[in-house]
Amino acid sequence: MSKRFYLTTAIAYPNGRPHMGHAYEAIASDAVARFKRLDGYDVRFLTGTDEHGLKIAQAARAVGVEPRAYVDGTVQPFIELDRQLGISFDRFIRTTDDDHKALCQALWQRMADKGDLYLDRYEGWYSVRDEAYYDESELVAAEDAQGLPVKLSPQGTPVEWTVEESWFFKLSAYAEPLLKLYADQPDFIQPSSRFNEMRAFVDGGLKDLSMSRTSFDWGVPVPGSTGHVMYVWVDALANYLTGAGGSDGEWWPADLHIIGKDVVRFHAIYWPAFLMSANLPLPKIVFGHGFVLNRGVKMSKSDGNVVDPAEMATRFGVDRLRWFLLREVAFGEDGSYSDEAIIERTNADLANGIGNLAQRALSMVAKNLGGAMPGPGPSAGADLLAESMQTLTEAYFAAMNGLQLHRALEAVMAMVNAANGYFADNAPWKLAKTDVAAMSHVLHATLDATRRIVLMVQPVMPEASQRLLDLLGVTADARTFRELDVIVSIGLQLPEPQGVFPRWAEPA
RNA sequence: GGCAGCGUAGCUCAGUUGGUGAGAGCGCCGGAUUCAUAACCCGGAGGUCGGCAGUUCAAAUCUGCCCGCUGCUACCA
Repeated sequence: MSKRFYLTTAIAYPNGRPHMGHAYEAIASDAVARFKRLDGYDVRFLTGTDEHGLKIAQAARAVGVEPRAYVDGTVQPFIELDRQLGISFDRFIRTTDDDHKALCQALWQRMADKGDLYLDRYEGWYSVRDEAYYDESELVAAEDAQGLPVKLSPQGTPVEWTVEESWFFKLSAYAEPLLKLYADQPDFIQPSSRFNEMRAFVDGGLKDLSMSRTSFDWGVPVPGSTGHVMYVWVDALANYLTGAGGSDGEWWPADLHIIGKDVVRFHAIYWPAFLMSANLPLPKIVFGHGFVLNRGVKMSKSDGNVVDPAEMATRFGVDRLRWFLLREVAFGEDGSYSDEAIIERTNADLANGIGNLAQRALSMVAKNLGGAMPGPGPSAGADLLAESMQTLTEAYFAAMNGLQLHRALEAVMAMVNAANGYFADNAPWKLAKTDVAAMSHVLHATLDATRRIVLMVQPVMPEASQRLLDLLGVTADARTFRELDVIVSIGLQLPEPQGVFPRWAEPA
């Protein structure tokens, strides 16, 4: 029985082009997926798009096409971005997929069978122009032509108190079970700051949830209830089940849902409540990551600071971008990016750090040993280096398993520093003139440390890692974490060394 | 308004249950070196640990108040 790991990203809403937030979430999730695969897990990695809902319908109507045709077009840039970024998803799910529709209806039926769904009236402030309900708190006060106070939607459109028939879910009945879940499983919601917020929210009592709409039809039809389509979040959250192979799918429950901090409530409250209602197992962990901001400022089209992640990846390179986002931003916290920050960070870590370490040792092997991989032997500080590598490797695994991605990379950089220090202390370039055997021992130890470092960096920089491992003589079948202690064959002819991480020089 | 959290070197941040002289990375300065991608290695510069007042033999670490910031939530309307 092999170890299994099922993780998901949130599904993106394709009513525009993908932005940096999508890239960030995809990259972080991909790093986790790749880490688990290298660690011997059988991994299922799901990502995709959330294609139903009013906004999509409106956007489609605005350009005069059917919703399905509209999303068939807008989904493409999301898939292309994932491909460009090297996202190793096993399935790109679209909520318009046939199996998903069937799954949603089956899930709905299970909740109905449980007696948790009932028909009632939904009342609220409705904007005809927006075709949307707004919460009281979202309304803004204004004055009409006569100077009388009126309420407007956040978009400034008129709203009126409206009553509509709707299916409701007995969310209120799940406050206690949810609190028990939180108490029993404190790491269900991460980071912990989000956990506290959700517990406080549930602690304050839960209202039943409107689960269907009759004002538009771009959604999954409610079984046996003509005119009703499911509330988009039912449809959206259920994608995780569809991607698992269905309600009884072999991959359910999910081990990890990676989502943005803005949708934590849906995943930490509604979703487990739905699943409890349907008598299905709950996901293990919901992780709400932060936002990456352009120079610390939220992107907006009006400010003209919207950055196209595809363009960014093309300019800097996928691996450089991936490294920056996962190393610089504390996973779970908000972060900031800029050209300067990306260049500085990657020059320091990749060019000066990992790349230079590999290059300085490899070039000595090429020049002094004819490119033949040297074998181990005694050298000053070798034990200390080995000890550091061991300790830091443990720190790396602990951090990765704890979703502290930035901490894991911090540990990796500490390994680079340790290896560079060891190398400098032993000055193999001097030994080359006095004691070639001693020199080769130093080169072996350095290259082996580099090999370990690159193995651990694979989840973050899959492409560059492969090239580096090629240069280090690590065969394709010796690149998982099980081979962490397997040294390269002594005497193996290494390829001509070449820089993998060139230093970024800003064009004048 | 309530709840929670934050405010530590130029920048990003670590700092278990209060106790050796307050730390890391980046940036900066100096030294050393030349294998390497002007990279690496060593050393240094030093910040009232947001402010004030307390508790204590002793507080960045506890208490109260104040200032600033963030998240969640509520309400006035």
